[in-house]
Amino acid sequence: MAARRHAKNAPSEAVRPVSMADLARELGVSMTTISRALSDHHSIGPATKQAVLKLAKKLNYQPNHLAAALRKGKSKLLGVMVPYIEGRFFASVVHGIETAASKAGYSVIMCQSNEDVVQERKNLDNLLRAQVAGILVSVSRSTTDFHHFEKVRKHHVPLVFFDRILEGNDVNAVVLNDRAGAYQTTKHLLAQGCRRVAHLGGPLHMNIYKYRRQGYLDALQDHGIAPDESLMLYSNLTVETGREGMAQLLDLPEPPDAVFSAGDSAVLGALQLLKSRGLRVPEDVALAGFSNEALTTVTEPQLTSVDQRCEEMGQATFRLFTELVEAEGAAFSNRQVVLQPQLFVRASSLRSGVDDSPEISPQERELQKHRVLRRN
Amino acid sequence: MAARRHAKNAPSEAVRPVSMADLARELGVSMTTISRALSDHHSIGPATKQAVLKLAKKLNYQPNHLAAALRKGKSKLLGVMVPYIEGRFFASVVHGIETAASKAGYSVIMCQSNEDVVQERKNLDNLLRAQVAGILVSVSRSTTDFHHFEKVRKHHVPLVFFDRILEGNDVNAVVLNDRAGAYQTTKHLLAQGCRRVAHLGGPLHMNIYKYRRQGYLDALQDHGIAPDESLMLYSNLTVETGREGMAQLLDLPEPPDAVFSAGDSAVLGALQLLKSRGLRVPEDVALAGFSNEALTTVTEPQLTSVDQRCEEMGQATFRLFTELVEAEGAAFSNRQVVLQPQLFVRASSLRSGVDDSPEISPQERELQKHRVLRRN
DNA sequence: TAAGGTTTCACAATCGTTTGTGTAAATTAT
DNA sequence: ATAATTTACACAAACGATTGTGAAACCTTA
Repeated sequence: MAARRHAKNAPSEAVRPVSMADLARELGVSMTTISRALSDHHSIGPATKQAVLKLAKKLNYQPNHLAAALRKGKSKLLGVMVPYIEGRFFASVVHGIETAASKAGYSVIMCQSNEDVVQERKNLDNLLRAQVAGILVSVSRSTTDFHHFEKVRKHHVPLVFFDRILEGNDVNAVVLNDRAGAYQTTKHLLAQGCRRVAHLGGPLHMNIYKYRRQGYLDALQDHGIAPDESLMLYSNLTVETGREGMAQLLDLPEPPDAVFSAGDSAVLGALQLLKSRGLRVPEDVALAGFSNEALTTVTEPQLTSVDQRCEEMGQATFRLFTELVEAEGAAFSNRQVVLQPQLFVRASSLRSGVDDSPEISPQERELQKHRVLRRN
Repeated sequence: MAARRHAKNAPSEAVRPVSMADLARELGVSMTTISRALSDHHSIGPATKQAVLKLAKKLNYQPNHLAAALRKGKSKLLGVMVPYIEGRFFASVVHGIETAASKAGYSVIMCQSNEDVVQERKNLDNLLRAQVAGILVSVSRSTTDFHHFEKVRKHHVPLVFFDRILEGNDVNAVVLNDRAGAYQTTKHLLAQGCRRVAHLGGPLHMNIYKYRRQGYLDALQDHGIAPDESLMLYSNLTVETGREGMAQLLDLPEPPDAVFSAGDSAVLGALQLLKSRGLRVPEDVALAGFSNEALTTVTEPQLTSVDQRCEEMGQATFRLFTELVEAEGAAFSNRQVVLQPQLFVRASSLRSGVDDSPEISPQERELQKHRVLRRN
């Protein structure tokens, strides 16, 4: 008769889950054999393996990841920190990361900084204490220095930034080519016949907004148009600030005939204000945003916007992490993966009725998608 | 001189993080003292405690959660599974959960079932293997039986369902009063003078859609209106099926003068189709949806919808989990927390210009919010 | 048949904590 | 002053897995 795990007279005793020791006892072999059989080690005979597997299934054995991680010094936990999970962009990126991670046997621990650098620090400590195998992070809006990330490096935990990164430091990162997206969008507005293109920008200490502004400026310059400071407004790009910004622009002696916003919420605000003043979009003012949020296809007219390739960013971020893990010793070489954005031209910027956005061949896109730049 | 952790001739050797053993050695005390000092145990003198704390800070000691969890048999990991993370509802609920969990010292492992019961099973196993302290889950659309959740119960891991639950089983759950939300909305449409109110419903094997339909039927009955099967269409409530459903309804001999959709995407589709046919909203057909997605405030006219109190649901779900943990032995008593939805009346259903939606006092809302039903 | 190789498995240490028990010394009570 | 209690700490055994080392048993080859 098989040995029982519990005395019959103590049925209500807290049951411990079945462990390798239980399997070993039942089968009359050592724990070594169990462990190696389960991990398909070559030194275990096929008959023994079968027996172990069968018993494991029968007793519904679940390996304890914690114990394994403790012993091996490597867990299958992956830390992911975003400013916030709500909103299409980060949710999609996290979706991409989680899907890829799950396939590779990792569990993701998700946390939010709520755009607060203090919370960011706390989360980082927590993740380290949880012995994560790596940390994937998009920094908060209030993060301006790198100091707390040094600790991660000190603990030799692979660290990958995505989208919002700290520049000027040697970091691994996956970013969007924000400059190219902005450049293409601005060029599109100009090609539609607009001559005074305004820009609603975000906080310039963040890489993404800096480069979106730069792309805007570059496009103007390529068309021989001098930048006009009065056409460039900076805010946190909410619907409200979009309205205010648009109002301010309309009050200019020479109001713009197009607006390129670094975010979709702001461009929605601009649209609302234009309508409330009885102006037509795109005839009077053409609009274009950034992020390709769901709302862009719901407004009237629908909004032109730049897609940030959220899912790809998630996948690429996880892939970069695995590369770091595999690289092992040389793990901390610093790489950047640059994803190419895609402009979606919609009615809010289509004056001529002709979509002038440049076609990109699928092959070229595939090439661009995972372009890797190496520093050092 | 202080003892060194590494031989000087092996500087490139992989550094292990500092452990309690290191602190003990450095201070010349036992690990017991270190452990108890760090957890503020009464049997450790204040002077010793200070010394330990100081050294810990100095050496940047990070406790190893895995080891502690292994020893204690209880981790500070919380498993959260949703059908998908994208979209306002689940993202907000997860936000609420994560925020509350983080405050209580838990880390959340997030995973997605992608509406697939097979993936759901896999995720469940993974979470168990990760030794989570509890599992919070909203079941996938394709889940129709309870079997794989039995395993969780067998492992004595607290299990809480939210929003989408399996009924007829003894489970802990946090749900929205979908019936009340639907009832209130339908009643509102009737109060606006509508007489033929159609319903776009979801899969009826899911509790949420079943109750939304029930609320719709109850409101009709209370107004002495006999339900008309030809006015009730069921689908997965996408924009596309919303359009198709609306088209089908308009082709009826007696088309409806209002539509209550169990989801916002479908009502958007309906709106698009009505516009394309030159019909006016709400004059010709009034519209109301469910979920209070962001898009509802962007369309023209804005869409009336039922808010699901996502954040509160997240908080309540976590709170129910902690209650189960504290209840310990009697942990598996089955509770249900029912949250009260809130109807947001917008232009798509306002015919009279008068918002007839019932006012709820803040006090009453507070009361309703955390009403707890006990079974058994 | 002896030397060498391969297959199959057990021993025991180890990862970093926690905690029941034991025991001095210091404090208080009788 | 002795007994009883409290304070402050150490010993050592867990938790559940992994893995280097060693050693039988079996097979191969000369």
